[in-house]
Parts: sequence; structure tokens; C-alpha cells
Amino acid sequence: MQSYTEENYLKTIYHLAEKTTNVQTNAIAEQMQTKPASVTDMIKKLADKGLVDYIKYQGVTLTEIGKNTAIDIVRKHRLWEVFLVDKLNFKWDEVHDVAEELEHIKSIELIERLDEFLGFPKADPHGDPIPDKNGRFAKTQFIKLIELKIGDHGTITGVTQHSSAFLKHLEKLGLTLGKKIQISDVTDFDGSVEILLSGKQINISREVAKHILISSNGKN
Amino acid sequence: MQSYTEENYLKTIYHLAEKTTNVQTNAIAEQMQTKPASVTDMIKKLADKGLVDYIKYQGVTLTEIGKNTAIDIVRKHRLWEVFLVDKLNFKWDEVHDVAEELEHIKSIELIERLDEFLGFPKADPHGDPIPDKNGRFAKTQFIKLIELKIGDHGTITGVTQHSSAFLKHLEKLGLTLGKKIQISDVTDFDGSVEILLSGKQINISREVAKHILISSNGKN
DNA sequence: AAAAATTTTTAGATTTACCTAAAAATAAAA
DNA sequence: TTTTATTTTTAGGTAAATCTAAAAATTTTT
Repeated sequence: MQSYTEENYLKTIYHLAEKTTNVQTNAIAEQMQTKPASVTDMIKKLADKGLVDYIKYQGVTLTEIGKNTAIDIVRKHRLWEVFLVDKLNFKWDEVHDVAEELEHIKSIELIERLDEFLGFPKADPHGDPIPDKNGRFAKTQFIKLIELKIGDHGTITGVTQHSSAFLKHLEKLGLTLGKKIQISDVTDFDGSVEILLSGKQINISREVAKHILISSNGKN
Repeated sequence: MQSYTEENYLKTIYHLAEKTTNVQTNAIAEQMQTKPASVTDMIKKLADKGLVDYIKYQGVTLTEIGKNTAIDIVRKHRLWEVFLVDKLNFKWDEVHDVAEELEHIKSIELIERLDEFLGFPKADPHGDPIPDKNGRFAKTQFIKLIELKIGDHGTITGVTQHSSAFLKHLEKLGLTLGKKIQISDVTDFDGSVEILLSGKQINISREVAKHILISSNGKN
């Protein structure tokens, strides 16, 4: 059994490991709003418990057990987000912090029943895939909006930024999950992207375009 | 803002205060499965925070703020129990431990929306009243089954014991909330009670009878 | 490849919630 | 009203998770 804090470390390492193989101490510290010295302490503890492989100065990787534990926390987090949005009418930009707490509730029975109650959803309100009870989930093969070329079209299926500010901004622009878009122009000056959204032309910054995921149902 | 542990102390003191005015150190320790010395430490901390009034060797009472905080935790606990039973099909003997964790989730918005989602229930699955968002709830004027006389009848509306063993036992006997019963006999030998439940005679021990609450809709 | 910069670790403290053992206060019994 | 028993507190210590400051290892730059 892991503590609340250990679970948070595992989850953070799991997410960071999506980008780099060996996760660095400083990266964990930044993500967790703590100090590198504290991270080193915790890493040693997790290594002792067999949850991470750790070589001094070389960063960490999750062991099989560590990874499964992390995926289980991610599963809980995303299921609770679905609950909050689908059943309690929270907006997609309001759920993160509460789910951050709910994900640590320990009952397995609770999560299985919640999953069933929600109809075994495959994705959370931000489009992120929900692992099943065995930890399996489809690798998302989505492309970043910024990588599309003029004329390409597709459907918004996810975001890579969960901050309330970003999500509210998308909502205001009408860029929510499931919306179909087409790239009409890319500005040379600042790299901002002109897109066609249900008949209307809208302009989004390069920074915004970087964090929108598209299931590209057709090239130009 | 209180810690998880502080909240548990406040809740425990609140429940113990239903029986005695000044709650004793040992009583808290026993209830919380901890040692009296630890309780003294925590009491001092709660007193410093203005949540309890404390005079050395004289036990504690909750201040207005402390009481409101406690009631809020009770509210959360009971609403989550309703959720678990009504929405996730848990049985009434399975919900206590999970609710014990869920009650500490901090979002006010969450609880208000949950309350609404559940249809503003007035009682939890064990018949205990759920405080509204202002902390107000009807004082339950129920009588213990053991206090009824032969011929008295009424409806089961609560229990004063939440252990799984006790609740499962009641379930097996068919003594669930809402059931109408009548006292047909009280055994001299061991004080066990003979009751009439939907046409059938059943016998329950004195110990069981002590923990069943009846809304007495009529004396003999 | 030596110097400089960055990253990571160690050493030593702090805070929270506990504990044990012993002392002090209160309550009950002789 | 002493003595005895019970309850409560104090004193001193532990483990978890954090911190700062300084040392060590690694990486980058010159």
C-alpha cells in the first residue's frame, strides 16, 4: 500500500516518462512543486519498495509494479473526471483539482462500480484514454493541430494542457471535443493558425495550436 | 483549513458529545484507536485553533466553529453513503469505510452538486439525518426498539451501530429501514424481544434491539 | 581536457502525528 | 480522610515528508 504522496510521485514519474526514458530529479521536483532534495529522498524510498529503478545521478524509471500502480491512479483520476462532468455537470476546466483528490480513494470495488455506472467510458473529458481495470488502453495516435498542413481536416479529440485558463479559452472559441475543423491558413508572421470551424473562420495562436490534438480523418 | 486527522478528531468529538457534554480524553482515544497521550497533543492543537474549548483534566467541548466543521464532515460522509448505495449499488453494510475516506474531499462545489444529483436526501442508508448546507437538520426523535412495550408498533427508521456484522445480521433477519414491526413478547430470561414482521414472528437479542431505532407511530 | 555550469545528492533541521514511560491530577473506595 | 484506582498530562523520542545549505557528480562550454 502506498501513501498519498508516494502515489503522486508515481503518477508524476509516469507522465514524465511519456517524454523521456530516464526521468530526471529536477523534472519531478518542478512538476511536484517541491525541491530536488526532497525528490531524491522519495526516489530512494520508492526504489527500496521496488516501484522504481534508480541509479544515482541517472534518474529513474518505473518498474512493472510501479507502472501498474501509476496507471491505476491515472484510471481513477480520469473516471472521476467523467463522473464530475457527466453526472455533476462540472465544466471540463473545473475538474482537475477535485479529481486530484478523488484519485487517492483506495477502494477497488468503488472504482469498478463507478466505471460501470459511467458506462465504461473510453476517454475522459479532455480526450485522454481511460485504462481498463487491467491497465490496458489504446495508444492514442492523435496528431497535434500545429502539425497539420493547409487543407488538412480532422476532429478535435484531445488536449495536452489541462489548465483552467487554457480550457476556458478553447471553450470560448468553440474548440471543444468532437468539433470538426479544417486548416485554412498558417500565418508566416507569428505562426498562428487560421481554421474553419462549422463554417466560421477563427484564428488561434501557435501556442494554442500546439496543445490541441486532432484525429486526422483525412489529409488534403 | 484542517488536516485529514484534525477533521477526524472533530468528527469523533462531535459524535461523543451527543452522549456527554464534556468529552473525555480516553473516550476519544478509544474511538480513534489511538493513545490518550496522542489525544492530549491533538486537543491542544485544536484548542489553539479555536475549534475546541479545553480545560486540563476536564475534557473538551466543540466551539461553534468546531461544531460547524464537524457537522460539515458528517454531511459529506452521509451524502457519499447515499451515493454509494443509491447510485453504485453498494449494500448498507459496505459503505462506511469508503465514505470515511470520501468525507475528506475538500471541494464545497462538489458536495453541493452531489447533494443536488442525489435529490437532496434527508437521511443516509442507515437512517441518520443529513445536515443541509447550513448545517441544519431535524433532531431525530426516534425511540430504541428495546424501549418499546409489548403491543407497541412502529417503523424501523435507523440504527445506532454501523458495523458490517450488525448490519448484515439485520439484513438476514429482514429488519431493514422502512419495515413495520410490532412487539409481541419480551423474554424474561435473557431480555430478547419477539417481534412481528410482515406476518412472521422473529426473535432478536436484547443487544440487537438496543441498536434499532423506531419511529413509534402508535402505542398499544 | 580543464573550467564553468548544471544537476543531483548528502547532511542536518523542521513539522505533524504518533508513541512509551513516568509523573500529576482527579475520582472512587476503604 | 487516607489509600487506591483511574484518568490525564508531560517529557522525550520516532517516522514521514519536507526544507536549506553545502558537497559531489555529471554535462557543457571554452
